[in-house]
Amino acid sequence: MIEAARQLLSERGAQGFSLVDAARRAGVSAAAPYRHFRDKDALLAEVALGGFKDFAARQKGALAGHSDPIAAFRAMGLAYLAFAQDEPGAYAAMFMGTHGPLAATDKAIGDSGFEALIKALRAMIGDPPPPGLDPLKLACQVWALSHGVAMLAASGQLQHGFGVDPQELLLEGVERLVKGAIKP
Amino acid sequence: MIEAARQLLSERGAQGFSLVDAARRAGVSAAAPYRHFRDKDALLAEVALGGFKDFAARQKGALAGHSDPIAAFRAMGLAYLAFAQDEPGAYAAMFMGTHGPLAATDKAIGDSGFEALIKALRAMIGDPPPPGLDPLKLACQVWALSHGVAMLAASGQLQHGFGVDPQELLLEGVERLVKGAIKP
DNA sequence: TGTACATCAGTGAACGCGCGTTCACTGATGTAC
DNA sequence: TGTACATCAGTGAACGCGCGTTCACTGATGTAC
Repeated sequence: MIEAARQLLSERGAQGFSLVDAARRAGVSAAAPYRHFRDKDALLAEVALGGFKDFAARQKGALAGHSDPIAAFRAMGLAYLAFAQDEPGAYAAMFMGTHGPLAATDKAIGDSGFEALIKALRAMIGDPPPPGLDPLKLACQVWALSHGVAMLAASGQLQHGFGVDPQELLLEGVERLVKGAIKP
Repeated sequence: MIEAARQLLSERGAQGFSLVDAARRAGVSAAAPYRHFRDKDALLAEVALGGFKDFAARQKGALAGHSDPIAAFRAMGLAYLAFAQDEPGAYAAMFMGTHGPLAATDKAIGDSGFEALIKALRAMIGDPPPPGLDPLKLACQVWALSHGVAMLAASGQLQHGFGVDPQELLLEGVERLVKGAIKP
């Protein structure tokens, strides 16, 4: 059921999504989901929660998979992009409900992915960080760049508009962010 | 009418938007819009078109308003963020229809804003650019970072989650991107 | 100046549709004795 | 082993609703003579 919702979200985007359709996709009647979820929003929240978990796991996996800090950092960037690409449904759900405040659980799990990012960053720039370099801010910049590239790539604007490869763009961009941050 | 649509888009986001509501907001009957637009999508396209025009004008204005290349570049970054903040309705419309390919006019006007960015970049890094530095790619990175910061800021994740100021984050990030690109 | 006509933005009633949700129900599965 | 009962995922019909869109219309404005 959650899987069906994720599929539909991937195909139709956040605004084209309907409970009835998701149920149809899962091969059950429109009333069946109400056995498992209070309402439509609860289903979407569950999809988002699964997304956060999956995302955090991938980020941690990327971090743990490399002993070299730079390689680990690059792997995390690629993992971000890959997640947005592989699971656009979950990704949409995660950033959808966000008009209201995130539920506490979701936030905690989302943060755990972000903390992995900060950890990787700290390993790269040395601890303690150079004076005037706030790891949190740099991490936010990396995050924003990743998010931006993922969104522009998802709508095809980078590839079709400019013939640019998203992965390469992100890796180079992150490298430049870090280099620009530690240089004088 | 277009103004009403823009307002509603701002308040409710892309998925909460309805023609009927927009007409109500404009103080006319639900049928009235059909005098001016073929259907709902045509209205949204018109809002998006207006957004692209406004956006390009702001970018060009920011570029023209400063003789110092660096100041001009910073101003463009701020203009990007300000536009996304002031006109979330138009911004949403611009990036909404984007699942399909953009109409030719929209694309041309959107590009004109992007070209202003490249122009400012070229003035900053010198012409011809240093070897191995593709201005187009750097521009895409700046764009992606701006887009990412704008979206995260719009959903309040930067401010409420981490107490980070979006404007400062963007300016510093862009500076780092450029610095990282021209340094060895 | 006055009359006849064309234009056209807006009206309000109506339509068919898909949606989210409710309800009493069915039927399979597991448990107690 | 067999019978009685509880649990519970799923059914299908029904509801009220807001949506996008159509239609014949009205009434104000502008133009021609």
